[in-house]
Amino acid sequence: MSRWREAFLALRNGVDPQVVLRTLKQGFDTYDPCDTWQKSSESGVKTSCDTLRHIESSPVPSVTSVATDFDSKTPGIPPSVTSVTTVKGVYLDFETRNTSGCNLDTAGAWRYAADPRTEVLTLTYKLDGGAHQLWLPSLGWCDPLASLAADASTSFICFAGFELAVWQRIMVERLGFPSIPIGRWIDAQAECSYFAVPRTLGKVLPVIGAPVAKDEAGKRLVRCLSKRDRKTGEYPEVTPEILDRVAAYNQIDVDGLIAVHTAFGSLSEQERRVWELDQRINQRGLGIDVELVRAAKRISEISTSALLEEFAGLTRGLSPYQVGKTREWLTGRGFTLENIQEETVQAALDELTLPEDVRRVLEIRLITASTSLKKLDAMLACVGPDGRARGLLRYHAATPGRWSAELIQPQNLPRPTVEIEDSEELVAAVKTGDPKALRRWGEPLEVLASALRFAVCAEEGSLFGAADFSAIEACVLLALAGQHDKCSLIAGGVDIYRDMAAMIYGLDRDRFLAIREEELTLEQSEQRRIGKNTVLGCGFSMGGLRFRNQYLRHLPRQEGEKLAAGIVYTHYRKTWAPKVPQLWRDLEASARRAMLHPGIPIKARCGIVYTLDKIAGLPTLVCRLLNGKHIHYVNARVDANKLDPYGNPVWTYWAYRKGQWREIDPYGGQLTENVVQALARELLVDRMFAFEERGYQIVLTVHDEVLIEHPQITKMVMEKIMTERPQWAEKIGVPVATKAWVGKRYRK
DNA sequence: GTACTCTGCGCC
DNA sequence: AAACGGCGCAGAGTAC
Repeated sequence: MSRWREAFLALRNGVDPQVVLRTLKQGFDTYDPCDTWQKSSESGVKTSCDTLRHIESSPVPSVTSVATDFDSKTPGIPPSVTSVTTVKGVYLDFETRNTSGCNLDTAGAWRYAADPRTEVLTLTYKLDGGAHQLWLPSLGWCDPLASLAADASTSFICFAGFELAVWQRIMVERLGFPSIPIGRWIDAQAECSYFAVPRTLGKVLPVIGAPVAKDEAGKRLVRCLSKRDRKTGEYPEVTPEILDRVAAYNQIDVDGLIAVHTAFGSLSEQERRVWELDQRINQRGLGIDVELVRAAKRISEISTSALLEEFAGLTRGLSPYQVGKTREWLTGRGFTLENIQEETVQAALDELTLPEDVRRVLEIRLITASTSLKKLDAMLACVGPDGRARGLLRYHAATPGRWSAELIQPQNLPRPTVEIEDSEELVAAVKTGDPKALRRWGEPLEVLASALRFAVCAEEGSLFGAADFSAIEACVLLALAGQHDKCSLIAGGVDIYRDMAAMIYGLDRDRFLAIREEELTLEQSEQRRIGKNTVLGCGFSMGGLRFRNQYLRHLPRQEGEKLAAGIVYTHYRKTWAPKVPQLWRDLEASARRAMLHPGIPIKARCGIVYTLDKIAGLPTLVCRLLNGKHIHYVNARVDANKLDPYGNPVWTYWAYRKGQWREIDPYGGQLTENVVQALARELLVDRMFAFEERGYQIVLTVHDEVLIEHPQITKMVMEKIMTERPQWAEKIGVPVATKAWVGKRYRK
């Protein structure tokens, strides 16, 4: 029996609620008093809730939908028992608050919903064609809600994964409502992601021209309820008036949700499967070694505070994070740096003769610049009572369909920069909590960052299996472009980076290829590095200037520019992969033709099809991939007044970039990159299904890498499953090579 | 106070 | 004939 169920029964049997709550909290305290929360609740004390009084009296925005039924005693529509083929939809949205400082933004929906001090304020739900229904926690377990949840033919439609978490952790585990399997949930936010429109309700509604707008005042009110009053230090009391206002806000959110789902409709069958997989992964969670994280945090704090103090002493009170002011200080000491990026600072340390204080300031900036160790706080904030962090992945967050990640953001854990022979030895050293224990590996903060991945840990009795595709984007690109000679090289196990380098530097190709990896001279390694950058970087129409800036900064400017121009324009485009520029033109011309002929599918030579369609009333260029998957370019319009330098009509679309909904000018290289990235994602998704079907549970995906957790996984099984490829990839000849490892802790 | 932009950094 | 990659996060600074 779960702790919640126990508490629920205790309450029903008349046990003092305070006692029950204390018991529950104790259960949590044993695993995690959550030091980070203490901080956030303290800052909550300082937060003003003065606005509360404003908001209470602020008018409720007009509601467009007419039907309103807030009388919970009115019987709802009885659940369908006659037909399972009639699928009903229930739209629903929770408003909640937390009174312990647990922050939804940092804890994530799953940790937040599991917190004993998270409470439901209101739940508004609405059946297709029916009236809004209000459920309040005071009603407890009740019909028709419970019957709807139990009814296999009823879908629950929500916005984002939040409702799934609250339903499971609170409605099911605390109140005894029936659990709703993933297959019966529909997430309108996933639809937004798939169709590449903004992912927040407030932002997407105006984009689709919905007659509903987000109730911003209501949103602020609900947020206020989770913050302590600045003066009294107490959480606000939820008065009947406030509850009414929250319910009104809640209802408007449901209307917004309906507008979004009605506009976009459901995901395709194919993507629906991917979303369900996404939810399984997110609910499963990723194991975190909390003991390791705690110890690492201690070391990090000791080491960092000493460095910050030293820095402040040298600079009259500055912090190394104050970029502008640190640069000013450096200028004052006679050293003007164009920026204080790692590379610039490192170069200054290497090349200039510096006074001791300037040198030390730059050194400290280098050590403290990485914010990777903030992930320790992120881990503690979102890890659940069972030591697993949930809700880390965001389905289809990038236009081509890749996942992104949040909270811990496990997709950008630093790669180790110090040499680690035995991970368990290092883990043990970190667990001492003493910076000195790390000295044998290097600078403590650098060692910690290098050990960060080890905090991701398989559960007792289980192992991680990981596998990734080697240079998958280059492989897909070359295959799609029909550059078969290079695909054959890859398939034959040739190091194409060296093949490329041999061409650039005019080396004896066969002899260069024959050298064993560990016998490459420094110069030869450098040549291979440039070859690698060329193969991976030039595929999407990068120009010579950018190539020089990105990869050849260490050379004198003129020499670098000359070499870059030769590499990009002559070696790569003309000789090594001449079919690739043809692919850019192919896709760009096809997309443009589709834009000029609405509704007519235009097939590029590579088999990709573009069609200008209407989605949610918005002109959308739909790109159909080789397996039927779509990429969407929303608000796609031809700009009648403009021609590009070659006399072609120009078109634009809109996308969410850098936190803003903005106009984008597409070009061939970018369209190619989207298609290639999307196809690489399809290859990975295909393998993810293969792992799951064979009973290997996926816990993380990182673009070209998959991590599974299983008691008996082996490297051989990982490689065997990972190497298979779908028919379409077989057909165009995508070479697939994979590397795998098995172990207790996550690593690179 | 909140929202946004900028710089910087990490991964692919 | 061909250019600007993506993602999230932290912290500082600015505007409202």
